[in-house]
Amino acid sequence: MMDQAKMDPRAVRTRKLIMDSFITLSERKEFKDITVKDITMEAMINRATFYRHFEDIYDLLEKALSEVLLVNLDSAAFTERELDEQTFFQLFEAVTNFQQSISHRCHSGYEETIARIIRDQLEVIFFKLLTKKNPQANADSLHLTAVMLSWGIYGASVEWKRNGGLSPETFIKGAIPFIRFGLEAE
Amino acid sequence: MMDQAKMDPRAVRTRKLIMDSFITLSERKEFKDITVKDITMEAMINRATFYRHFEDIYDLLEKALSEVLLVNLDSAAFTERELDEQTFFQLFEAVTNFQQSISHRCHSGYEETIARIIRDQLEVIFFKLLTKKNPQANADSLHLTAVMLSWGIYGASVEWKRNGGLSPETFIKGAIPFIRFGLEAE
DNA sequence: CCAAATGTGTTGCTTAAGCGACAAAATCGA
DNA sequence: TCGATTTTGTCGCTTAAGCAACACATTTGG
Repeated sequence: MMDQAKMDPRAVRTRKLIMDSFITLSERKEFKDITVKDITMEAMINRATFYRHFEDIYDLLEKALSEVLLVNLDSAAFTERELDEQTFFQLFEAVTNFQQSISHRCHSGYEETIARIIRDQLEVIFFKLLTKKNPQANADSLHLTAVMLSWGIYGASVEWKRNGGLSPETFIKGAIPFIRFGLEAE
Repeated sequence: MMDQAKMDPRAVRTRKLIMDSFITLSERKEFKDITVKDITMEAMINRATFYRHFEDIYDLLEKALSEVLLVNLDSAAFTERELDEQTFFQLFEAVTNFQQSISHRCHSGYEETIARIIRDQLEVIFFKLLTKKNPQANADSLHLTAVMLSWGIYGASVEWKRNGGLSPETFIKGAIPFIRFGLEAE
């Protein structure tokens, strides 16, 4: 991201303080019990400052989780790749890793928010890869494809969580040929 | 210290950033090679901000070392005690610990600064303890006594560094009776 | 049930920190 | 040695963060 490029260093610092404090707190107690005051006290910043950076705690939840997911997904690295079998493997693995990492902290009741975050990030990546693969194709149809792929991958991760045992690799392996066949055909 | 009481939290934060960065840097390179820029970059603050907190790097050296020494001396704890044998032991040990801890980082050429810092801190502690022991005594003479004791303890630590082997306890043990005898006599 | 306590989001004003530019000093390298 | 960097310390101006107070929900526990 060129997010923090040309951002005021104070803002960068404060934002990080808030994010980190939130992550720390969410290891101790679950989301619904965390107040803005808790966060600002942990971060040792003023409560008013919190609202300069985030709409409210839900906004923070969203952005904090996005950031964590972003690290797992390492979007930049993925968009350098091709839309091949390897990439599917690793995207799926990144998602399951992420789900694992936040399943410790208790965000019960916010599954839908989390799901949307995951899908949003996946969608961006898929769209970039699709555009690279089919530069001349219609953007809207690529977008729609990306949306469907992101929902698909996410759905697979839900299914994976339900079936305890399998490793992410072996689990997703079954579906990949089908997906790719569809992709190749287009 | 009531230092950071009623201080602006931003200033507290920034001050700590600078101090920590300086400590970090002084583990990597020696004092004379550390520039203000190095510190402010490490601390990710603006160079101008440095000068809001410190006169110059020498001022920082002084205050940073004072702080480190303060932790070793734990002034508050010592001033709760009596001016007895135990206290002399432990003050001497604190000083030698401090000398050890900064001997890794290379502050060559600043021994005199460091020495003064140590003596200043010792002097404050001795003065408090002396005042507690002799509440009715003349303040000036207590001050002078504190000065002499602080120089004495520091001198002893220099001597101790020269003679490699002995433990601080056994080393100082020889002198304590004499010091105490003088104190008791007064 | 309702009062007291706690949490939310916003505001106007104050202040610490960021920025760029500057002259002057120190350091370096050829 | 001398010119070129680099470092130092300072300046005026801009902006992010602190603060206290506010009205308005929400808990909470007696």
